Amino acid sequence: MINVLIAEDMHLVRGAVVALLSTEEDIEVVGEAGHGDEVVEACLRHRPDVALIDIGLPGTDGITAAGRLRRALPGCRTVILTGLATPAALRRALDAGARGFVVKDAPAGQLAESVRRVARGEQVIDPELAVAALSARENPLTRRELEVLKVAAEGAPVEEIADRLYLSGGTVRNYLSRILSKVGARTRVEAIRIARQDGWLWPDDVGEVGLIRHRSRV
Amino acid sequence: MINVLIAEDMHLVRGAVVALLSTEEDIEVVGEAGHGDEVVEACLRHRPDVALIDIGLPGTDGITAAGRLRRALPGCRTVILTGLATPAALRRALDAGARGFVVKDAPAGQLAESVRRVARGEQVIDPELAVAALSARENPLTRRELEVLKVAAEGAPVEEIADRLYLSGGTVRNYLSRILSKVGARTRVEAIRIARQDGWLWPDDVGEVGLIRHRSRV
DNA sequence: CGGCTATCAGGACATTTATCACGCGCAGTC
DNA sequence: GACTGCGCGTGATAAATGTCCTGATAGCCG
Repeated sequence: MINVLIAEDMHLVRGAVVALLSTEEDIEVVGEAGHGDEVVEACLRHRPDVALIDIGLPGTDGITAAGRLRRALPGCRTVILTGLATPAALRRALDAGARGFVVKDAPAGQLAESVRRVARGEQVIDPELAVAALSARENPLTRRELEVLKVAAEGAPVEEIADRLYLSGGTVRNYLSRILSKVGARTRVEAIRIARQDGWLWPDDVGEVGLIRHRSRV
Repeated sequence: MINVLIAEDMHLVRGAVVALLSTEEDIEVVGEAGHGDEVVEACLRHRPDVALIDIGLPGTDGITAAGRLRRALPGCRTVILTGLATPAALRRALDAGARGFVVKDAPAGQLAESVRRVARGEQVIDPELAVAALSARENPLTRRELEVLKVAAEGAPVEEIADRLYLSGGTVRNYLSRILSKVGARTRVEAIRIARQDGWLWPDDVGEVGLIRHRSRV
């Protein structure tokens, strides 16, 4: 029997995935988490063989959570679940020690099979994505450039970016100029679009404000 | 027995939702669709009582598909499923004739209940979302302004926007200026962010072109 | 050590954006 | 018929943005 923990923020999807895996004889869902910060704690409590972690968890994102889980509970293998599969995300997932990377667009039956294989110690990666990851260009941006772009992506004008990152306006302009030429964009918004599309820019806090996030506070 | 058709592009989620609903005694999943263009056809073939349609289908988006379905098969009731719930999306869904609007973040058990209620002829709307929709500000942008913003969101500079929409550069600049003041943004990227966040600018055709609206003149 | 890159900064300059004023035509609507 | 909102346009002006160049420090690697 393989014990599985599922970390996915959208209740409906989580419940559905639980229902899906519950139809398998050899898999049992022993725990759930709906927030990135709960993952490690939940795994320590339920001791699953495999943790299925959505990449877009609120709070600590799924990949960061996977990294922490690996350090806290090395025996627990993790599979990253993602809706939008970019080579950059795959790379980050593998770097964080994930053993599996499953795209939500994969055939439903594949999930259980992936869980089994990861539980057996194998590594499971969507072959198409693996190929794409090889031919994809690396993120050409430095850490600092990414920080600048991230703030710019929130809509801040140069001076505000400078203030928030403790830089001078000139420096920010230089960074932005370099970013544009590196990613091959003609415009700031194009640069942001490209970076997002290629998975370089983490929607860390992009939609953060998001009006309606159902949660039991109130 | 309630016959349900599920339209959701991500196979894994679709399979999971099927599994979830299959555990209900009185509900049977009679058909599936993974693309917006297949929805009407699939419903004509399987004649479900309720169609569960994801908002973000590829091809024809879920809401448009719901509208077409309503015209093609008025007896079939539709429930819109969405991950990110904005008042604007709710409004569009209701305008398209949807009878239910379920957020993927809702408790898993609620889906079956929503399906039952819609099948019974009731209308099902997340109460929190309904409240939010009342207090949310209307989209202040005109259709044309939205078109301009949509092209701008792809990263095109003013002149390209003008070319693609058959406008003069000056007009585009005026539009963008008005857009900024209407949405209360300091920057073009901020305006885009706000519009996306409030659901006014949906990624209809994010990568696609979809331009050309001929005017009577020219 | 010398070469390389990342980070940071300032200045000069061209271009693009954003704002504002003003105009015209058309479709509703009161 | 006057009023209003929308679409579309021009032109002027100010501000922000993007480019290019120079220069500094610090760390890493062969």
